[in-house]
Amino acid sequence: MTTELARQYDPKDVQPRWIAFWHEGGYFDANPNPAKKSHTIMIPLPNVTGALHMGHALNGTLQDLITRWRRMQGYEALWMPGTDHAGIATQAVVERRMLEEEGLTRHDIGREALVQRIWKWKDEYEARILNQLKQSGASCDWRRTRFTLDEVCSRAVRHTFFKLFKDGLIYRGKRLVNWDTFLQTAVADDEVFHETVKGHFWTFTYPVVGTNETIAFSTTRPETMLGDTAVAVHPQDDRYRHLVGKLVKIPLNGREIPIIADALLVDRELGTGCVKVTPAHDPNDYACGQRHKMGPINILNPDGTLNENAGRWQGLDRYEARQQVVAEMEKLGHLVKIEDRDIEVAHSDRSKTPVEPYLSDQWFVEMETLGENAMEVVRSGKVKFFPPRYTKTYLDWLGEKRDWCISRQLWWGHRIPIWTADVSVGGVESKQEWSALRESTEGELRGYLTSAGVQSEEYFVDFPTDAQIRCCAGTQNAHEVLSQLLASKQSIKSEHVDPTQPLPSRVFVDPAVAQSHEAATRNIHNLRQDPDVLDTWFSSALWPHETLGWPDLEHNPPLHQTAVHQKTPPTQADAYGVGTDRTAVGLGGGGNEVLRYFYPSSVLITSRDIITLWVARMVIMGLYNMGDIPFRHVHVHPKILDGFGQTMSKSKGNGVDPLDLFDKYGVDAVRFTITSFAGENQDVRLPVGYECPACGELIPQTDAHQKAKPANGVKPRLKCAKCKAEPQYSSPWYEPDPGEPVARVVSERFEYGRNFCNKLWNASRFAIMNLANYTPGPIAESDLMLEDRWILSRLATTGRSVTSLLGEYHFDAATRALRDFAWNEFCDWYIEMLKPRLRDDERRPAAQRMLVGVLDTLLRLLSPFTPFICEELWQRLNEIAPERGLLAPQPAAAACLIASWPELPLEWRDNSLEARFARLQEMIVALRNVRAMYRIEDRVELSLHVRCQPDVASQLNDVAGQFENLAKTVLKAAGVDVDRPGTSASFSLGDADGFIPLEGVVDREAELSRQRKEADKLRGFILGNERKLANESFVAKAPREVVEQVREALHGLKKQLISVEDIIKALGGA
RNA sequence: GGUCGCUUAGUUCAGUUGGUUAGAACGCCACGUUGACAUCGUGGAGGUCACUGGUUCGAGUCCAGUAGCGACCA
Repeated sequence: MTTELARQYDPKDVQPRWIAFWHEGGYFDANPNPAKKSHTIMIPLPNVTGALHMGHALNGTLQDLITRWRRMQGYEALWMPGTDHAGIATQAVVERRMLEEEGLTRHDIGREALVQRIWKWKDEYEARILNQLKQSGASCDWRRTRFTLDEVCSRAVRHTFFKLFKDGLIYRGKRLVNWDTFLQTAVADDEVFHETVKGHFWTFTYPVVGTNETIAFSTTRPETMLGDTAVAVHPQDDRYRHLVGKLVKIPLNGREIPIIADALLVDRELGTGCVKVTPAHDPNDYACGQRHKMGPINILNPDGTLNENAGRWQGLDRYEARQQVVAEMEKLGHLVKIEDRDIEVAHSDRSKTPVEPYLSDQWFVEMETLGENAMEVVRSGKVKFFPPRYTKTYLDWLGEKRDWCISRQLWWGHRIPIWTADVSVGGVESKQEWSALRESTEGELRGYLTSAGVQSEEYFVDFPTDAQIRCCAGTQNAHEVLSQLLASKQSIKSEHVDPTQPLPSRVFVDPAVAQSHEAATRNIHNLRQDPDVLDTWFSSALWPHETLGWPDLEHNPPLHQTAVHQKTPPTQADAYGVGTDRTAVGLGGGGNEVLRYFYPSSVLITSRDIITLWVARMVIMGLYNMGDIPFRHVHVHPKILDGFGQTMSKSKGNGVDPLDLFDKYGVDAVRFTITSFAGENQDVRLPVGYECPACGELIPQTDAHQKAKPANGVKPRLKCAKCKAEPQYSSPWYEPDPGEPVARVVSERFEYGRNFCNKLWNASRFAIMNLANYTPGPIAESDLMLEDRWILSRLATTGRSVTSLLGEYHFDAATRALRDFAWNEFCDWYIEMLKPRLRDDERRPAAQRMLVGVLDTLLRLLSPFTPFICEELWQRLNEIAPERGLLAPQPAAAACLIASWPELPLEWRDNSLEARFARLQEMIVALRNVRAMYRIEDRVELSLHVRCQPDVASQLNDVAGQFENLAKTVLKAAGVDVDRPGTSASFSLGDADGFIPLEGVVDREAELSRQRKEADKLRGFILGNERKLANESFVAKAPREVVEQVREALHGLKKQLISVEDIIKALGGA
């Protein structure tokens, strides 16, 4: 006998129990299983930079929903969890904190120490993130959790880089970066802020070679004239058309450069309509240089002084040089004018100094073929976007085929596995000599690596220049041997190297190495590993296959051994040797079944801002490494904004913490609510408020709250309208005082989900209270009452529609369908109609079986949405009704999350029965309406007389009891001959007129006005339809069935109007 | 600058292939608490579907333009 349920649903009581139960049961684990189809979702790996926010909560909820749904449908459903190292963001956050708290920069502590600190940060946040996910009920296979810098992922990254390098798809090239001359590092675009500074706008002229003409242009950075490679005019500009193709001379250094026509760079309305082009020092000019095949001239040193290309200004700081250059141009008579101007200057967020566009060497992946392949699989529909409009974003971006810059000047990330050394020795001059030197160098390096146990397939050697040899390591083994070579060289550097010795003998004379490998290293010196790391997206691009163990095709990926209790023994994880790369050998028997079984994944669920950065790159790398797409579907869900349409963030103070919401409303409530947001729309507004710490009242957040800063040492406060408390609140602008109660940010919207859960809880509570002495058994056709057939019809419709809506990722509609069914149909009508039967000994058994059967199905349908409450209720039902079902009982599944997804018979659907039921509902509503209108208390019983056709009358008599039950009304008479009793309230439906005798209660005037209003409404409808039919074009051109529909509607409306007019007459109205 | 979207009730959003005078939730108003649920029930009020044109027998829905907002890419 089960205990009675609490009067209210208490999520905090329920959640921890089922989290533990699911984990211990191993229900989230997925293993290759030939008897089932696989379903795979790869989590869009959250950054370890910070904790999860609302966007993650929505993203995770949808993935969990789909995973749980597919699991119930019988798929072997894998949801792969993991986190991303997020290079720049994580390093920046750790560096910033270190600077704030200890006053240290990364240069103070060095590379190793910084990386150590970041690992510590990562461990902390990874644990926090995974815990947040677990709290949300995420049914990930936690044994498979990956991190982009772990051994498995690192190996995939190395292997991929190596493969691309060997295939000639990776090259070294120049690229303009934001250069911080103070810290001497490149900074990412998002680490740059713009500030307006007072500057000048200089106009100069250049003389046109071979003419008396000059051409005028303006600039804010005159020193860059030293790096000009052209001046550009608009091709349609008549002022300059005759000059295009001629040369101008830069007066400062006498260099002659061409006048070119470029419609993209030049705005002829602006200034003189002519611009100088400095490809090395301006992004637009750089693009122009590329278009016109001009090599850039770099005039800057990394520290912001001018280099040898600046001629006599070499060595000057750029600002000093600027003044001198202007003075020189003025002296030469080429300065036209100087204007004062406010200029937007990009500053580095890190040093607060102006950044310079700076040309630097970077690694690129060539996108021509890779991009084309990735476009093709989307064009052909192998990969599909939901909603489809995002296809265009993807194709447009890939269509640009811009090469992918994959190097980053950071310390946190996958180090680029390239070693370079110089091979130059004095006196080598001829091509033949270089070639011979290269050959012997290569031979020696190969010999060294071979003797150290590195196979030739594990590395790749090439010569970027005559004087350099480069080696790309494809395996951990090659990586280690090269590192040792590097280390051995360094360790003996000071002791054994004599810089006066000729080069060949200067290197690698460590006795230990020298003995066996002296020859091998003779020609190689200044060996260094590339200092840069790879773009974070390079490793996340491999996520869908690296997490499954690629490139190891012989062993399943290793599992974490932390899982408490496993359903099935771990696969061959233990045989996996960390640090040993295995080359792809093709998918054969045995081998990496996990990869073979779960790849490609089924759907990627993500947000739109990374369609280009991430989605496109996963397709590229999946095709390149696996020869197959990484996922079949891409679902792009909306983004959550605050009440003012702004993206939520901690720095704006409008971010809502999912854990706060879980705490306040319960996990299921939050899940259900955010799921109801997720349709095909691209944004959802979520107005937020502060929760008064004193009374719990919600204080809506205003713009002023978001922006309020402490003034005169006084921190801003809220004012609670209810309890008059004035609490401090969560804000980016101040830290609340210690001990002060703080108003946290929440959102009232989530009451939607909370109320729903409570409703479901109480409906189940009612059911369980009424299941005493329940006996399982088939429900006979003859036992099915109108309401039973109706609820089965509605249930079948709802279930099928939820299934198809989920298949199209219409989560909002699916949520609505379930809520409407559960609340408006199951609770409001079905349970109410069942109550008399549950009190009746004879009719109770069938009613109980129906009730528990419908509830069982409903719980299964809701389980992916609100897993905790469903599991709790399922287990309660298992105690009292372990065998149940529609229409024949079966043993219930041991847990709701693995119960089968309902596939409901089409035959249950019955439109004509639903129509009959709707008429009953209308009558009940009309009766309640009359009762409300005349303020008649429930305990006063009403009588009802219905004038209608005999078939309707007979149907009404069949359900007469429900008038009593639902409207406290006795059906006194029904039939064609029913007359309107004396003083009565009335209503008129399509095929029935109802009269309710109200002796002494009826207010004639009120009733008249009510009926007149009804008549007016009907006349409006009638007029609209008559107009349509009077329109010859409509009758002639509209489809026949539409015209027929209108005729029928008109007929019905007219009949109804006649009834109403009769009533009005009877009341003495005109 | 280019691309994609959005604009419907006080608020947040639905609205399938164009077809009665447009729906839901929350909020609001009135009434209601001895048995599933006040996180509730019953009833009600509330909209010139951003604007201007066009296509059509018929437009919230299709097309063009305008305004405002958002995102991504430059």
